[in-house]
Amino acid sequence: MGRTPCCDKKGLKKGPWAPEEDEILINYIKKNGHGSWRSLPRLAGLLRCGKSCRLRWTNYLRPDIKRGPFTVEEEKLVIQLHSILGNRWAAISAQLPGRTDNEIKNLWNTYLKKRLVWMGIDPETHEPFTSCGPTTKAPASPATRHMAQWESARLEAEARLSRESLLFNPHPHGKSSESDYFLRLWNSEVGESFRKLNGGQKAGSQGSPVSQASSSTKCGSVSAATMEVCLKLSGSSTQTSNQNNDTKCKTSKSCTEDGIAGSDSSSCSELDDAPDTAFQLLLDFPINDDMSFLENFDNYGIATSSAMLTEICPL
DNA sequence: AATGCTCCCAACCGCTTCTAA
DNA sequence: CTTAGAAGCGGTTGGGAGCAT
Repeated sequence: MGRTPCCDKKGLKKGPWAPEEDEILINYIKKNGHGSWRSLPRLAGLLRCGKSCRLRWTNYLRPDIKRGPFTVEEEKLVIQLHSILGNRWAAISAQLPGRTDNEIKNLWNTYLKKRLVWMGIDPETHEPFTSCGPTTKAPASPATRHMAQWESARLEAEARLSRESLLFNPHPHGKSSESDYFLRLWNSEVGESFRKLNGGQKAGSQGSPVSQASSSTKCGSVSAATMEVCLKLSGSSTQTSNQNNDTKCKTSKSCTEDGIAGSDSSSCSELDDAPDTAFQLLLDFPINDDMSFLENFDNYGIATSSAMLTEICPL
């Protein structure tokens, strides 16, 4: 099989794209679609490899890309999704319309990760650092036990929904991300009906994408409850009642207004008083074994969820 | 003004996954 | 079933901008 020598050809340009190149690429794709990326540069008259063209298009030139700083809501969502999906940036970006995986990856590596560390939370596990070090974990935390519950529920859901799953369009390239699939499934009417079907059961045993993640890559500690809240949020444009919600906060340098501290920001003294536990609550909501609190959120109303999220995570 | 340092982000690299023959 | 080609993905890097000294 081996790697194809896509960019090894001599005479192909590398490095930053010139505006003229962008224009050529945009015009070509507008006219013809990208078709085969490999043949695109030749057909469009670009001295680039197909891979480079694809990257440039998907990460920068695509018209539906939302430029500009991430909102607080988006940042929250990234953190939540990362706790579930790990470094699966494509799956995460699928939940943030207009954001690319590269952008989210950069945000995580340059800002969010540091912020979590700063708050005493291990960005890998999304659990608080312990005195024994960041990697020390309790052998069987409540969260872990919940994961097992979710996993069994997921298997049940998979069997139940296997037929309905065909309703979803396969991934363009057939490379359907499993997690993405579950996220979509969970957000769909199918997921809705599944939740209703299991309404009589303990909320904690409902199928959730979180369990899928646990089975695939890493076992995040985020609860299904918070996942649910965030997924609902992601599906709406509901604004939370954060006082400075409009404040765009991308880099640590611009985060002083709403009290979000950055890695190199020493001016966020307000956050010194901010309860880290509140943030932790967001990341690991069901601390006890009983998830019956979920039942309080009939239909998981957006307003309720937003209020709840704001309350537990006043970022 | 010059220099060094840090941060950000666009782009690249190489591996994995999927499809079609 | 096997294999080659193509695309997607995540990790990493390098250069530029901004800030501090």
